[in-house]
Amino acid sequence: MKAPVRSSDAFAPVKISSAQVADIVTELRNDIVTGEIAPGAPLGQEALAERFGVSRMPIREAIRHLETMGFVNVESNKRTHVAETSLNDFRDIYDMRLALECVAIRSAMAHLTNAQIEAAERIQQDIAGTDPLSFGQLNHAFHMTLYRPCNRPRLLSQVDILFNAADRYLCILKAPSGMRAKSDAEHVELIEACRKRDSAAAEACLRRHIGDAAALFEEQFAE
Amino acid sequence: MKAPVRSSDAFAPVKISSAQVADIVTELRNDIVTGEIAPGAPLGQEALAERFGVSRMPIREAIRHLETMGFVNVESNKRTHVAETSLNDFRDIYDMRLALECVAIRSAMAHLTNAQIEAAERIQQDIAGTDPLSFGQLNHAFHMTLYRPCNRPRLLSQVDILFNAADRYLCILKAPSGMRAKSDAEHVELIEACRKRDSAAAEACLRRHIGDAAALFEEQFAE
DNA sequence: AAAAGCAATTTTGGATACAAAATACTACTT
DNA sequence: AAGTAGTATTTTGTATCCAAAATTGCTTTT
Repeated sequence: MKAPVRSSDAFAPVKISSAQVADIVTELRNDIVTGEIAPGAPLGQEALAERFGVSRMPIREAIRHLETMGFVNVESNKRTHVAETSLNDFRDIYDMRLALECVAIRSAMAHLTNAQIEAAERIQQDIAGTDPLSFGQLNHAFHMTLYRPCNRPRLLSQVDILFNAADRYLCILKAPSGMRAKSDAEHVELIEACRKRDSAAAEACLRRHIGDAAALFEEQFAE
Repeated sequence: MKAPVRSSDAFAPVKISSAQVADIVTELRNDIVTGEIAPGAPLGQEALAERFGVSRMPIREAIRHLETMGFVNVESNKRTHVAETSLNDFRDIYDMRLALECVAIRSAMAHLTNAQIEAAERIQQDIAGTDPLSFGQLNHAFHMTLYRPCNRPRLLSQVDILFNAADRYLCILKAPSGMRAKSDAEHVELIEACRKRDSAAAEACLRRHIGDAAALFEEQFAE
């Protein structure tokens, strides 16, 4: 399948109380990431309840989850609003990604099996030929495949949240030309470092990979 | 006041829907941190509702917040349990603290005012003479005072969560003798670096401060 | 006509009630 | 006596209902 349809819990960095809530979270997340629900837009519980054909209760639960992912702002007794996008938020996300993913790859390295590296490689082969829309999803999957063996639940959960958060900006900003080629090359380089179990090389590669991507995207904010 | 009583929202790294829920979160958090509610213990909604004299609804809300803080594990349709403590979890927390707090101090440095540095200094003076119980709280406040100006909501929220998580282990493990003196000295050193607006020195100091503390505490796990 | 105060409406937080899932218990089989 | 299947109980998830807070709109005043 060329454009992978994510399972309902694919976007749930934290455990979700029910499958129904998980579906609502996924759908709202997608609407926010694509911009279908604009930044700053109010999210009325009643309206959402009608849209999904449920009571307000699962909606409230879903909104809570969206809050921990940073997609909405909740204030006591007030309407919740979709979080605004900003250069500052973008930097927040990428500063954290840089710091945490370097820890993740280093911690994972010792436990990384050949099978896992090959799995990442297969995802990268899919990335190479795919459209920009699927890129975000596959890129996310590629990185998580390499980080998952680190066996650090908190770290993985947070990195997952940050990837989700970054998706908003991948939708808003168009990738500069040549960026995809650079990214692909760095993924190959990263896999190579993993194959040699070279933590330092992998971390250095990742640092450039994320840091350069952030710098390139930041230029788009000028537009 | 020597043993500071924290306001209800002091332990809320994320916005909380109501003051009532905030109180419940705070009280449960304290019970979990001190071990009064043991790791692995089940948290029945009905029982908690009766304990706090409210319905199950605010309890569910509180549990959701405790989950994002990593204090409980929630599974669909199953009872929630207090998260277990482990060496692995401890490393998870401290690896993240090390990575994120270094980013925080560097980002904050440019915006740090003299007044804020002095505020941190005053907290440090309180730390110097206080009992081990208050140490965790004041240490938390000291660090956050220096990080807050970084203007990175996600980063600050996560660091706050990690301090809360670390508190569990400060309660479980007894600090090795001489550790407090070392910590105090490093705090003074950190303030000095901030006064000179020396990012590199501050980050280096912080790296040692957190890394050494983690190493010393890890030894306690052997016991 | 603009601003401020007040009332009506909307919207959220919490309580109660019900349905579905999980757990515990019992009785039965081997 | 140990294990298993089936039932009863407990516990969670969702819906509905009520109260409190916030937002909106209008009226009144200057």
